[in-house]
Amino acid sequence: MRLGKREKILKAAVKIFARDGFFNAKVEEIARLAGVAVGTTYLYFENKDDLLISIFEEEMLPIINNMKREIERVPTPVEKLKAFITHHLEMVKNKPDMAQLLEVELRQSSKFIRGYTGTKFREYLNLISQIFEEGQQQGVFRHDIKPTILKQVLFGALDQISTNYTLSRSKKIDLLESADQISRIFLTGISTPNQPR
Amino acid sequence: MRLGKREKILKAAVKIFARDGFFNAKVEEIARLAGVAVGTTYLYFENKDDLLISIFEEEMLPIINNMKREIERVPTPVEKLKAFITHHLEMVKNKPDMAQLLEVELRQSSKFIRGYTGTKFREYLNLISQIFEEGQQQGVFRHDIKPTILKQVLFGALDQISTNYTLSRSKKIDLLESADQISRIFLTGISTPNQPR
Amino acid sequence: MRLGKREKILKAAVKIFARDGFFNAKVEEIARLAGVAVGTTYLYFENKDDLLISIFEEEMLPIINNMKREIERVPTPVEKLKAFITHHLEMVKNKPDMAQLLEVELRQSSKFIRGYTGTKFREYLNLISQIFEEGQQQGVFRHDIKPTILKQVLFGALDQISTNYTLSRSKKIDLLESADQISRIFLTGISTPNQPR
Amino acid sequence: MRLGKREKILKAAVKIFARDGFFNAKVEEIARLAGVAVGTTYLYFENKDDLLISIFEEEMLPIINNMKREIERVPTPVEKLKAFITHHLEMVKNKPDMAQLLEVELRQSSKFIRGYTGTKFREYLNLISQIFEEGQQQGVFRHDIKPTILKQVLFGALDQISTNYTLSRSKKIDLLESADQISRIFLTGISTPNQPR
DNA sequence: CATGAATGAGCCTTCATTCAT
DNA sequence: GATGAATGAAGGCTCATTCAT
Repeated sequence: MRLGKREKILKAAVKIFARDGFFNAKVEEIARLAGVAVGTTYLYFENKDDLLISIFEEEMLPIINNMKREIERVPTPVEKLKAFITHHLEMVKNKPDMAQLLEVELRQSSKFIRGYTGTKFREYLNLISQIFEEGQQQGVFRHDIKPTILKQVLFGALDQISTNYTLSRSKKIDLLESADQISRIFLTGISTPNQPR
Repeated sequence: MRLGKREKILKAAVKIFARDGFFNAKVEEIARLAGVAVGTTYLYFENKDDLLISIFEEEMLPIINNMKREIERVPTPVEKLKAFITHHLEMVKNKPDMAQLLEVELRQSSKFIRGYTGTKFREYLNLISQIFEEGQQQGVFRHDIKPTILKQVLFGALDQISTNYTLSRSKKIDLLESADQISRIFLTGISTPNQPR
Repeated sequence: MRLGKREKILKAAVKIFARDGFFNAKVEEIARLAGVAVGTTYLYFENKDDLLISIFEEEMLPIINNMKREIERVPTPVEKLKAFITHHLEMVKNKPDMAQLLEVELRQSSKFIRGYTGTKFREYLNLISQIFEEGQQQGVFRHDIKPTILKQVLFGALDQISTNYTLSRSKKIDLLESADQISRIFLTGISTPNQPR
Repeated sequence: MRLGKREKILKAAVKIFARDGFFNAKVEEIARLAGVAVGTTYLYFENKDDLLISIFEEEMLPIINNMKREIERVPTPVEKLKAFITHHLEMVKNKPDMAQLLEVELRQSSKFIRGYTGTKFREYLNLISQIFEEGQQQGVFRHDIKPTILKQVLFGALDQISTNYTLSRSKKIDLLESADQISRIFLTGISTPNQPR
């Protein structure tokens, strides 16, 4: 894995932020893990805040793109939603550091880091509402549920399952089973009656 | 409102932690808001961590008790679940400081504050699974959904809606409508087919 | 000498700033010399800049008052001006640290420390122009010299002599002789012709 | 203006040092303004200190030579002294950056930059004492004033006027008038009685 | 010669915690 | 119990200087 300095620092920051939390994380340690000097960090990022925000914005990109690809693999809104749920939790399993950052720190940051708006995160959330709206237009999803609420509700559900998984040291929780259960609840919950599932 | 010093400090801490976040919050400011000297804080609490944990443990008590009361007001599991959802979001509206603390800081703390286990929070979550199990036993809720997963999923949904509300400055989001939508999704999603709702 | 903490820090700062210069001076060392912890410095002063400005403003007060007293000791403008010159250089001799600060750092600060205007310093300078104006009114000093220029010129002369003295390690320069010479030059230079001196 | 790299760096340093002060000035910014890479600066100068000292030593040369030329234009010591005063202040007006450096930073440096002796500066000062001694020998200047003191006193006077001018943003101060006033004071002050002026 | 990315020592400042009163 | 002045460890960030290219 041949990475540029910037990329190495970003990866290191993900690890350290996830392990220690943003406020406990030391820039020096991020630099050490990245194999660069402290000062180098400041060549690529304005400050510690910028480092976190950059993670959110830049690491979200491949995540969003991957998710889009997964969704487009399957034709129907129902399958797309299942795919979203499954793929989200797979990602949590495969990239636990990044997942934890998104779960824990994104919330902090939205509120406490000056001027952070979380554009990419909203884009991710909107994938859900887009699928849902498509399903509503096709008549497979209920019209008495608002897409903006549904996206929050489904994401929140996934996120809580993720948090619980991430915080458990044993990692014995079966995320695939959780994905299946969430799919069942939501697809039943949001589908129009008499839809074959 | 005649409060003891300890209680005054606790209340002040809730406000400051919610406003500034745990790490940005200054003990001195909590003391000032509580109308006591900094040193006094350390007479009642071991340290800053202890202050946060005490909030979680002690402030959760009335919340849990209130919730229990609300749930017991209504007879059926379906109504109990609706009550849970509605009451939770009402609380968010009425105690936004406490709500925010639970949303944002509880996550941090679970991981970063040494030796915190979040007993009371688990107790709160279990209220959901208890209702759900009761419903399963009565045959109104599906048996292919695990209570331990359902409780996470529903709480996560509520929590995300709350977070979104708390972070929005305008507070124009209608939490009652959200409660209604969540109820619809979940009750349809978890009920056994052909149940009258 | 029983001093409050604030006063002790101020005195220590004068010494360290004079010895090392503002930029080379370390707050930690000032604190050490003052016999307090670093943090204590920040209880009494906003920051390093404030420390320097406070010196200028507060230490100038007794200096100005002493000077006023010296001036009022003697009746005529000629004698007052002599007194100013002599007393200024005596002060340089007795308080070399403070003198150096005023010579070297005041110039820096006027330009580089945000929002510093040097009120007290201007007040000091004005003592000269006041004496001079008094002499002009009495007809003993020439009217073709502007007081605002004279005050700069005389102060500059004294200051350069002081700087030279302060920078010389041996301190073999006779400041009293210098005072005498300066008096001669200036009193001849600014007096109206045919004045007995 | 076709300049070698070294010269370009030196000119840039004068500007930046004057604008920001020695300690606030960044080598990188000097290099940028000079249009070279940071590293290049270190090919021509040992370090930041050396840069400042080189300015003093090398930029003083043409200044001294110019001044000598101006002085030699006129025959008598009295006129020479007037010429010195006028030309010095003209220079301040025409080269404000260099003037400021000499005023403010030279003082700092004399004390805080290891091993700096200010040879060229002393040479400049000595121009004054030489004129004065010449006048003494010709009987036009008083013998009870020491040349070494007079040079300090006159330079100090000029320097304070300069500083005041340099620090004033408006630059509305009339330096020519100041030159005239200084000449009047000093020539009267140092001349032997009954000299025609 | 020239470059400029990389280095890392160093310093100001903050703030949780203590303790003499 | 209550106070709040004092403490000092700790960390983010800067910038003069180096060196591989």
